[in-house]
Parts: sequence; C-alpha cells; structure tokens
Amino acid sequence: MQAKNGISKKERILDAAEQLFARHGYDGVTLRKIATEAGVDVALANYHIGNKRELFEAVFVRRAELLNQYRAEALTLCEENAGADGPTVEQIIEAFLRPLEMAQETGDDGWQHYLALVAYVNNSPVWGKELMSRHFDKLIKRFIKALRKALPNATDKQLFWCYNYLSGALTLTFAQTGRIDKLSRNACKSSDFQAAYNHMIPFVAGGFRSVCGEQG
Amino acid sequence: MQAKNGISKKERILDAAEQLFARHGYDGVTLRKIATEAGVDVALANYHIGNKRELFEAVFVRRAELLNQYRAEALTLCEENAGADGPTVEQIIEAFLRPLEMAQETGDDGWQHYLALVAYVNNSPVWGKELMSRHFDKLIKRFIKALRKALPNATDKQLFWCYNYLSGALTLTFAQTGRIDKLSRNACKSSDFQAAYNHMIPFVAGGFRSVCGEQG
DNA sequence: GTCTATACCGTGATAGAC
DNA sequence: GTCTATCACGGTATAGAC
Repeated sequence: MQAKNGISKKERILDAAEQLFARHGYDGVTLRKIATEAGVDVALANYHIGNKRELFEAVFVRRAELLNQYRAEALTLCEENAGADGPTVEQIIEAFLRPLEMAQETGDDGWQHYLALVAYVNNSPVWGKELMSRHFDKLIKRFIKALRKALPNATDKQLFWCYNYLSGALTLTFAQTGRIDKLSRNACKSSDFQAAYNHMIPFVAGGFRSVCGEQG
Repeated sequence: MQAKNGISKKERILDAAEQLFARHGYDGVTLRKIATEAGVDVALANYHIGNKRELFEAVFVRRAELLNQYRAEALTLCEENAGADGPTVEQIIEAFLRPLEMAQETGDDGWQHYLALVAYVNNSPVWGKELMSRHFDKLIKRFIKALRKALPNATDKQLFWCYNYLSGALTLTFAQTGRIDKLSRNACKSSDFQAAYNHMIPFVAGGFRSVCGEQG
C-alpha cells in the first residue's frame, strides 16, 4: 500500500518507531505513541511486523546491513589503494568512521535517529551484547584484522580494548545529547558531524598507536 | 529507622532503585519493582523521597558529590607533585580515571550499579545534557584547565571534542554490557576493571596528544 | 515520625470481531 | 486493514496502624 507521498504505512511505522526508540529507549515508548506519530491505527504495527519486541528489532535490522555494506566497501577500497603492508591505522579508522558521517550528513533524519538508536543499544546492559554482536561483529572482525596487520606488535587484548573505547566514543557522538555544547559553551556542537569525525579519527588512531606500540 | 543490618529502608529503596534504573533505564522500572526488590511497601518511596522522577534524581545525586571529591583530590595531589609546568597529560587522565577504578573495585556492588547508571544518563538524549552538566561540569572544567596547561597548543574545540571521546569510552566501560567479552572471545572481560583502566589511560592520553599536538 | 494497605484512575499490549 | 473490548499494570494519594 502506498500513501500519496510514496511511503507505505509499514515504513511510516518503522520511521516513527526509530525516532521514538532512539530518544526514549524501548520501555519509554508505547505502540500508541508510535501509531500516533505515524498516523496509523494502533493495531497496524502488530499486523505488519509483530509485537513490540519484534518491532524494535525490525527497526534495528533495517539499516544495519546497509551500514555494514558501506563500511565494508570503504575498507576494501582503502586496502586496494594500500601497498603490500596494508593501510595505516588512520586509513582504517577513516574507513570505519567516514561512512557514518556520510549517513548523518545525507539530511535524512532517519539515519540520525537510527544511529542514536545504536547508541542506546550499544550502551544497554540488556540489549548491547546480543544485538550489537549479532549484527555488527562480523564486519568489526574484518576491521580488527586490518588493524592487527597495521600494528604488528599489538596483542589481541590491546586491540579489543581499544576497539571498545572507539565504540564508546563513537556511540556517545551518535547520541547527540547536546551535553558537549553546554560544557564547551558552544565551542563544540553535537550536531557538527564534520568536527566530530575530523577530531575523532586522529584521536582514535593516536589512541591505538599509543596502546599498541609501533616498535618491536 | 534502622533495620538489623543497619541499613535504613530509605537507603534500601535507593539501592534497589540504583540497580534497577542502571539496568533498565527510567522507563523500564516501576516503583513496584523497586519496592519489591527493597522489601518495602510501594508507597514508601513516595513518603521518603517523592515521585518517581525525584527518586531517580536522588539516586543520581547520592554518589555524585563523593565521586567529585575523590577526583578533585586526585587532581590536586598530582598538581602538587608536579613542577611549575604542571602534570603531564597521562597524569591528569590518570587522576580522572583511577578514582573510578577504585570505586568499582571496592567490591561494593552499589558503585558498579551507580556507574552503569551514569552510563545510561550520559548517553540519554533526554537526561544527558541536563543531569550530567549539573553535577559534573564544574569538576570537569578543572580537568580541562589542567589539560590546557599540559597541551599549550590545543584549542578549546580540540580539548572539548577529546573530552567527549573520553567520556564515551569511559561510560561504555561503565555499562559492562559484556559485548567486548563476546567480540574478543574472552580475550577481554567487561568485569576486568584493571585491564579496562590500564589500557584506557594510554589510549586517551595518546588521543589527546595526537589531536592537540605538542609542538608549536 | 515511620510505615502499610488499599483504592483510584489512567494507560498499555494484545486478541478477536468486523 | 480497522475498531474495540479486555485485562493487567503503573503512579500516586489517602487513611490509618504502630
């Protein structure tokens, strides 16, 4: 079924759910609010997708594969452009992060809501482990492998802890809480993606190098 | 009123609320669950503290000042031990982080729950800005000031973005989601605080140095 | 002053009729 | 696809016990 603007009711439900779950978390949202926001009947989500939990997961899944694809392509590209030694830490981190910046800068609010949802899930003791692992670990292991090659003295323990810090830095940035704006008296703005990623790349790369060492 | 074990019912309510809010967020917890967990009547939280929102804030406030005190002392100490140039980046970051490790290692589950709650609040678009700023910004500005001295070429924008990454890395570690355990096939454990902080300090310090430069 | 039992009223998830 | 009934649950006020 297509509405005049070409967006089906099912999509409208997913969009509304994405936005609301991102802001208020799973328990802070009711199917009624989602239905109202989407301009559809309360029971329609259940009809198209299933119960509340299945709706949540459907929202989470919807953009995950696309994101994995963008990042996989970026990594492949930077590996092809590098010599036999493989890409540098900076290049790998850049391949990991820039696709996210691109997604946030499309002007499609949906991506911003989605990434804020990822921030919620990643930091949730309830959802984080299972949901993030299921959808993102395969790709992340590819990045870790590339980093291992770029940092030949690194132990796995070092690499994975560093990844953890990267993940936290990144997802707090996704969340766009506005706190950094306030703390810095507007020297930084949560909504300034370019600044966020331009600083994050050297920060994270420097962090990896500092922990993992470069000399034997 | 003191129970046999010396913990008042009000404290028991705060403890239960702390644990449950940390795991499930504000909306994922009911006053009834808190009361059951604390072994008290449903209406008692209302009597001692107020409504649900006031209870949430009371939990958040309870340990905030103590935490600020620990960290302020650590910073003061490292400033006193340093020469006229002030402490190094590593020393400042260490003063910022070690008190948290100490709190987590006391064996008092309460601190672990509290810090997981901070992770929730810090990443929440609803709570993050207001609540974190109100209780922690004053102290953080002291740390930023020390970092500005240690990194004389840094702009404010650089310093605050770097702080943002530090904050994200730290709070994801607080959240103890167990994801890093799974991703790393147990090379890293969320519950291994020593490893978490021992790696985080050089990671963050390296990140600051890399972004803010050290040469004129 | 501290605490419990209970009742009120709104809201929510979901199933089944249409 | 939609409307509606059901039944459970949640926040909170109040009355009164100790």
